[in-house]
Amino acid sequence: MTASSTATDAPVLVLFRTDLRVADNRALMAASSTGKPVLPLFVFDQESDGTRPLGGARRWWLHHSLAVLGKQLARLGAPLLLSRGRMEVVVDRLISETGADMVLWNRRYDPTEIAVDSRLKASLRERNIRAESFDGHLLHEPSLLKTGSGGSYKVYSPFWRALVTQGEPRDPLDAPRKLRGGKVPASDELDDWALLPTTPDWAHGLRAQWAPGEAGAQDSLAAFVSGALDGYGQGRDMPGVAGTSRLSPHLAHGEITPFQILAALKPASIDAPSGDIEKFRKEVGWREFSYHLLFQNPSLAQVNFNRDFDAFPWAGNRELLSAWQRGLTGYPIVDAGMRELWQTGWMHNRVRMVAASFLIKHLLIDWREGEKWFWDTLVDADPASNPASWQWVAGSGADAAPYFRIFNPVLQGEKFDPDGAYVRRYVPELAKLPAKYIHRPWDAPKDILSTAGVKLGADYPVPVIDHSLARERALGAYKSM
DNA sequence: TTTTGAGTTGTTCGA
DNA sequence: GTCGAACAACTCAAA
Repeated sequence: MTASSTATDAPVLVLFRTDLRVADNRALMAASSTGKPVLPLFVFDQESDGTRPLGGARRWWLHHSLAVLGKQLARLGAPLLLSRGRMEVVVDRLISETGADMVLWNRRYDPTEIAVDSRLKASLRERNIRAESFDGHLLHEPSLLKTGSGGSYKVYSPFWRALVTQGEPRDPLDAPRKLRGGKVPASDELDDWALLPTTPDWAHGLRAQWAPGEAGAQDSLAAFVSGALDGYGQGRDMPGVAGTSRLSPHLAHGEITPFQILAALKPASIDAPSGDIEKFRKEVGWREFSYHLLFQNPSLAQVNFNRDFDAFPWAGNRELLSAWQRGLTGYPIVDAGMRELWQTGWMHNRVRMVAASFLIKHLLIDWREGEKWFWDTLVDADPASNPASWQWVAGSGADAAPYFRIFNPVLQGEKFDPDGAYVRRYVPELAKLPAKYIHRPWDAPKDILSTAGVKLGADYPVPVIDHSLARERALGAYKSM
């Protein structure tokens, strides 16, 4: 503590991490209501033990979201401090530089992050510095929601019923009107963190699609509630149309909370059919379920939830993995998905399932390879949803897809992208093919191919593996376990 | 303790 | 073209 600070004038530190917002921010609100000077601090911690470095797409998002948050906080009267390093080290340094006697934050739920924050809280309290944490990232506390016999849930439906039975989620908080700033110590420069890609700059597709930051999140929510929510039950499966909320990257960065989302879905205030609303609420519930699973299984991204799968005979072919990553498998719906991911940092959920199933079941490549690729390329890469979903597709996860559910990439394409709009957008070399052949160009007669300007094997690959063969091989592999 | 009902998202085959 | 059954048991959660 500096000699000049008194108890009443000592500032309160508010830690920002995965909660890049000022509204429905309980830690910020609590800090504001103390009447003390508020020092918002973003800690970029890639060093604490067990931390998984942020992927490239999320680094890009983080840069822009921090720029937005910095402006918002400056406008409210308390500029955002940026500091990089181990959480405890950074916080200790700021306490000694500012004389802060209180540290507040919103809880994180990755087990590694829980451990970091628990140690921080204990060490602060030991030194008589007030330390409090708040909810916001999740509707439920994974440590508190239990089955009747005291265990954790492993099946989604009873989990969701239990969550609903907890009662209505709390109302979201407004943003503070004004913050009392304090003396501001030196901050890092955002640009010095080099979060943006330079050589090459691959982010132009991301810039065209996304508006990182709290305002962008609220705009997406409002557009969804007054638009695609009506018909969501059907529209959510059609990658060629804008039928989903596209809130995932905003949620992953805490630019919006599930409390805000559910409040916007109150049936009284909107016209959409209750079935569509319930369907979307349950999707929010899947995110909660994933965190529930991660809390019980800290190694969810590394270890099979069902250990029987440790014996699965993966093939692990680097060339095929690379073809999948680059969107060159020869299956248009898979390739469109993988290219959407590469170009925009996001992939439609229906196509995620098809592309993931293809990697795992057609190519017999370990789901962890896919999980890693998604972690690096998704702007919504989430420590819970990403591994939980990959394990779900693999069949090793909780409440997982049965082994015989092997997506047929042609049928999936024809069913959910019937006119081929999605494939045409992301696989332009096939854009001129008629809908009848857009999902299986290898069946197209020669004259149709040449009219469409497609030479298979030259402009677009022939399938890297035959579907029926792959299916039989996968069924055999699963039976062999 | 035992029982019971249920369990996100599909495909293929044969009638 | 359409429809129902088979694909396989197993584990979970609650009564």
